[in-house]
Amino acid sequence: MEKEDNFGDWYLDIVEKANLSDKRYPVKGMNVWTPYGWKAMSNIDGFIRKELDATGHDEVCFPLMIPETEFKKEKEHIKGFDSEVYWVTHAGLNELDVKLVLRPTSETAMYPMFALWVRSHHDLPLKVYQIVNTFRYETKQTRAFMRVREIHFFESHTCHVSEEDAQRQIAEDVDILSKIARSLCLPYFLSVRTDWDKFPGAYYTIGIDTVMPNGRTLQIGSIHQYRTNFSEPYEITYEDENGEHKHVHQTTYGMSERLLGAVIGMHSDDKGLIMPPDIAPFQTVVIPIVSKDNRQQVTEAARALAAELSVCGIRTKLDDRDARPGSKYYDWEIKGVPLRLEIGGRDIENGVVTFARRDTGEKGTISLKSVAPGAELLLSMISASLREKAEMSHMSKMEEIDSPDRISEGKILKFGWCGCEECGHKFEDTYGLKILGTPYLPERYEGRCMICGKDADRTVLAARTM
RNA sequence: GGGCCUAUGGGCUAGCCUGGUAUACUUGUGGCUUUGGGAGCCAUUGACUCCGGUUCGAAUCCGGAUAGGCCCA
Repeated sequence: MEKEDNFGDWYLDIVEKANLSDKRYPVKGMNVWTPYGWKAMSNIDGFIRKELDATGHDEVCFPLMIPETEFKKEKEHIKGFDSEVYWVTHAGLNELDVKLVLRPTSETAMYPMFALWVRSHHDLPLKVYQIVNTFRYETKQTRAFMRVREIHFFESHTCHVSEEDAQRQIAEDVDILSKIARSLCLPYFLSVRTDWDKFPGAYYTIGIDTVMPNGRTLQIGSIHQYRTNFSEPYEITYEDENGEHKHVHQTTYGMSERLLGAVIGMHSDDKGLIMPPDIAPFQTVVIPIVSKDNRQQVTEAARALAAELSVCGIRTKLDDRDARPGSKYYDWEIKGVPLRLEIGGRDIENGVVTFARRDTGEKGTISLKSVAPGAELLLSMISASLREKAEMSHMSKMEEIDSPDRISEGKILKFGWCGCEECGHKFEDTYGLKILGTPYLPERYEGRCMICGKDADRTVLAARTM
């Protein structure tokens, strides 16, 4: 299966061959995380935890089920999610008086509790997050990690004394994103979603999108400014220094297993996955090359090598199966292990190990004496090279245009827009592209709306989406 | 929401029209041999989605259920 020709089929093919997820579970859109896939996801979660803990967020875990009465408190929110939630209507043989919804996201689970937790300005800011599964009844075609009905999801929720403080939180979120994306070697861009496309209940939404090699964008996360839209119906108030009671200002930040889908789609090739070293379940695989005469010597050397790498903090797999080396090479190439180390009689004689890079195929040797630093260096070179390659692919897909005649397939387009909803819908319907929003960092623009020709003071981004 | 299609070992698949012993490859298991890019030989486990109907006899024909896929709104 070839990535260039048929991205969709290629993606499904390598996800299956690398055994990241088992889609044979008999509920559509609910796949089983296999050990290998779950390790990769857990490593991504690890980066999220690290960055959030470092910025003063506390991890929590709220119940999965939300009573209908709480779920329906914020009107826009319920309108946005009504058609895609799962309901629990029975418990045992009894019909429930108050139906329960499986969280599609946790605002309505958390905010009644926030109302109890927050009393004084001393309690603010409140910054919590959780990494849990959420449920959305997707009607479009499902696809492992990219569109599923049970979603492995990260969400942070914050409460602040003022809109300014909430804005500072959003700036912090953007900064956290840049660090996580660096580990994943994943380029992205931010746009402020249009009013008709923002999160139900939000004051505004920042979409985080990345571009797949087929030129379609994939939303990998979002950041929302709620102002007091939720704190009003949920009555989350605090008493300020002057004894006045005020509503808190809130933000949320969410990302999901799509991060893994994006990483796979971005870096992998026709031979299989290429895991960025930071999230690879195994960063190196050690393959002993034994022969009849030196079996014991080589096996011991391989074991010692793997142990040394592990001690030095490199996630290492020793593949000592009784199989031919070539077949092991193919196996680990499919699974995307970034660095392969071979050790055989020849290497031992020369005091080296032979390495092969998964990303470039380059082969060489490292001295056995400094094998851990040597492997570290190669891993960081692999990260840098993946990052650079992805960045270039990303850049090459950005295009600024001034007329619909210039629309080309597989590009992220930027053009002048008057800002009205009518023009937005007209554009989407005519060209089958989605308006992603205005660039997050405001740009000075003086020109005309590409759709209606009126004066425009902003640009907008549009693309085909996955 | 409307329509179309599919369901056979772990995976992929032949057989279905024209009813009678279910095919190949792959994987798995055991053994011998082998190991610097998918080794070979021998032995072996393993399947007709479910319920009902027609029939002497159903993977095959008919009806329904379930699950999955595709197209249109």
